Amino acid sequence: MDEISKTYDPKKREEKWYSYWIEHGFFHSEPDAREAYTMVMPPPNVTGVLHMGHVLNNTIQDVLVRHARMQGKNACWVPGTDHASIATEAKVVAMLKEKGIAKNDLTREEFLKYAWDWKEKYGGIIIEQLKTLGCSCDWERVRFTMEKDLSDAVIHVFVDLYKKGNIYRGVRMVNWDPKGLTAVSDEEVNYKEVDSRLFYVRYKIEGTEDEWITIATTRPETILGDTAVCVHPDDERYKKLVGKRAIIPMVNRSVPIIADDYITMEFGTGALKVTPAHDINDYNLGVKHNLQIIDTINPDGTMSKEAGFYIGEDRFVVRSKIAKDLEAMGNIVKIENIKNKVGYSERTDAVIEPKLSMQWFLKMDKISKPALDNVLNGTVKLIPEKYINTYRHWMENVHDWCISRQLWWGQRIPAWYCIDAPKPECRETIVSETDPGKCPHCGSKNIRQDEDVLDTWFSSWLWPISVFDGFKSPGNKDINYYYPTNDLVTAPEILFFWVARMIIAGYEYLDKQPFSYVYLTGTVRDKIGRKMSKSLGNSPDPLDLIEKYGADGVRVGILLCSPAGNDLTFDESLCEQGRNFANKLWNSFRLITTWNPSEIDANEDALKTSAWLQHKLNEQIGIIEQCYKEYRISEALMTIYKLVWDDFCSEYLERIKIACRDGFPQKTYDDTIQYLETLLKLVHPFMPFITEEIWDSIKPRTDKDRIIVSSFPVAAKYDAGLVLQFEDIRKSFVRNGRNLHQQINLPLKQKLVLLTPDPETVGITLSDMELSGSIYEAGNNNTNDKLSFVLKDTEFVFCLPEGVTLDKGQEKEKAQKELDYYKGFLRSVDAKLANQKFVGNAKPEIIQNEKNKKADAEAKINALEKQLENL
RNA sequence: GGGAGCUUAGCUCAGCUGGUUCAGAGCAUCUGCCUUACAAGCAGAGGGUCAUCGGUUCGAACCCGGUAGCUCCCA
Repeated sequence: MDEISKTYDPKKREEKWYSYWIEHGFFHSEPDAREAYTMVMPPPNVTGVLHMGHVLNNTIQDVLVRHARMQGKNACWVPGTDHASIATEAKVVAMLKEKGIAKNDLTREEFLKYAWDWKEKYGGIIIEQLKTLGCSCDWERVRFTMEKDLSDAVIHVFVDLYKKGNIYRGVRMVNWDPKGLTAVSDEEVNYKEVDSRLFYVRYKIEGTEDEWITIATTRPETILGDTAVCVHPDDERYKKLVGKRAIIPMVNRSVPIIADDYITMEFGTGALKVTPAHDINDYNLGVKHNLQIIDTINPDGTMSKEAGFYIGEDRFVVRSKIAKDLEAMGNIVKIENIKNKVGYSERTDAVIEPKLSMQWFLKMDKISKPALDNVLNGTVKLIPEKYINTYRHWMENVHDWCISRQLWWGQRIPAWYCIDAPKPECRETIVSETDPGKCPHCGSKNIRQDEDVLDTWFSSWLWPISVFDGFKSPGNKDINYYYPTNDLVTAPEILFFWVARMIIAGYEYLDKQPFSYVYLTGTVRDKIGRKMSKSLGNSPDPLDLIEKYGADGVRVGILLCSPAGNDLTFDESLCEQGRNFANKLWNSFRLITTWNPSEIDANEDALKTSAWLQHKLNEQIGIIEQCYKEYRISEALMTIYKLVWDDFCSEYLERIKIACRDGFPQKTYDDTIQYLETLLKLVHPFMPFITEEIWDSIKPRTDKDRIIVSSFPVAAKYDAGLVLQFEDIRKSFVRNGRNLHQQINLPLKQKLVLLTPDPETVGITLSDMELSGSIYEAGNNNTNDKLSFVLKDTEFVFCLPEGVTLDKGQEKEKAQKELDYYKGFLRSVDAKLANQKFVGNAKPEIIQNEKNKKADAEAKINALEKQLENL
């Protein structure tokens, strides 16, 4: 075998194996007789680049897929991207602006051409980056939410839901993004606490000379649209004013003073200015009290003609101006600094302007029912379960979904309006999957399609169905085989945007859940707890990390700290730990390659050590299986990590090295290779590259004999007693022996001589003796100072090498301390057993357990007392 | 304002149905080692009133209630 380097170098090997897997079609899936394991990737935005959140999310998915593939399932992981209307349109607009082109100068078609060009050029970046991470997606199945088939599905569903009466058009207060010039959904608004000024403004009571009512507002620019003043009906201060009218300053409009128990008497002055066009609560009051609605703000956030003043000026500029002007007029009573919450657009970060506009809505009450029921009854399981509460709360209070966006990049709403409308029925909206060409009522060709496009989530909620063409060709081979999918791995932030809606669509269209398990990952945060984000600049570039530590190292790094649903504090040192682990694995293999086995018999030591590892592996595989079942991925990883490092490397290999020093038996060699292969398989889902590399280096392999498709180890029966015997006796013997050396400051190379018992009689082997720094010579009756330790009920007595003496007082003290501990332990056990209430109430196993403890402690005390006597 | 969750070692977290003198892991720290696979390593060690107060119980990190702090969701 060629010289193998001392440290593992991932770079070239990762590229090599990734192309190898692709070339040999290991990631590709076609329906067959095997059980399917399916997962759809949460499609990243086409505008996105790989960040730590993607690394976490996709590593978990890859672990699950690779594990399933090794279990012999037909694993299919469908990748893809999402067209991200607002984000992409914003990018394209910005790009055009740099070229000196304004969006409004282009036709819709021209703009879309630029957008598609942009998508072709940049839209695949993130998907390519996932390859360096080792993701075993089926790249022949990559989909895009705006490609033809998927868009057709969106249009089909829209028309279908419209015909079912679930989609309607109406004027509603929406969250308007004045920068993006579109409505955004409630979920896309981020509320932030900001410093604001609360203006106290007095309005004159109509028909009086000097009687006033003072309102408090953070948004004085909306005063121009006020159409009422509202107070609480129980508020003694204002009772006499209810029913009178107040004069809005500047515009000098007379508005009613109304009473409603919606008002919080304690806030501000207890009197609220009501602006139905620009505040959702005011709007509701307006509807209830039948108030006039005056829209004073343009879509771009400037004041409209209806405002009467400051026309065309920005709302924030006007806020300061009007305050000054009101002050000059003597209407400002005072100004306070307060903190309040303001909504910002998730996409453009503009302050959201509540605005009345004509939008399309999906009725959610009925359609969402099965999606709630099937999460509550466990058909769809959320991991961790704590999210069920959040989910239920949202689903029980679900609002109708505003699905229209005032953008061009997206699926255009398939609705047409007859412009001339000579007949009354021509005013009906024409909703159709194909362009109707003319008005069905009057035959006029002068019809116009709705300008808006559909919310991106209205595409992605169909994703688990549409990627298998479940709408285009219902009942096709793929959809029948792969749907319902198994697991979905995503972030809790989009539980409602996306997960809930996919479940809704799944039940609406296939009457089945889209997936059985939803694994919700945490948010990746930096050391001081901030969410890692590009804008904060606190996120390392995953590609740099991969370059530095290898994809295997980064995968381990991110998973080491990521229990399901909990946020994780990421630190680069975790990747270092991952890299070190890869190196450890690499070196264990390197050691094995130095062995030259021959047909000799294995000695007792080698046989025993081998048997122990065999059983230990079976025990641990059982634990790992359980971790997978419960989606405790980081725990599975840690179990494997310790199994490799502590049990295989530190215990097994170290002992075998000693046991086989004088010749390497073929059997021991074969056993070792078999253990290594088992471990490599266990590690493979987490570290696909290095495991395939070592697997390949062990012996010549065919193209079918690759670890990626090897069979995942299955737990076999094991002898728990045998495992325990190793830990309690052999391991403890070594540890105690080493401790003795440390106590008397004796280097391990200087041997202690074991006098009693004969090690063979208690299962202590040659390697134990060596590792503990001791030797045994039958019949040695050396009279040097002695010292000892007790394991279970056996005292091991050693004598010191020539010229080394012992501090007996210290030894006695130590033994006495241990004895006191066990005596105390025994007392507490005895007290328990003497307690009638305990004996009466506790389960029999627990009582038996206490009795065992008692026996163990008594044996130990006996041995310790003997030890003290000898001293 | 309404709801959910969290608080265990310096850090990140386990601790599932209360039952070993039960407080655990990894990392970090400290001490000693270049021992022929690995210093990206080996061998050891220290470190915690389980946020806090009270209750239930033979027995509480675990169950119940109050308090404080943090996080998230909804409005």
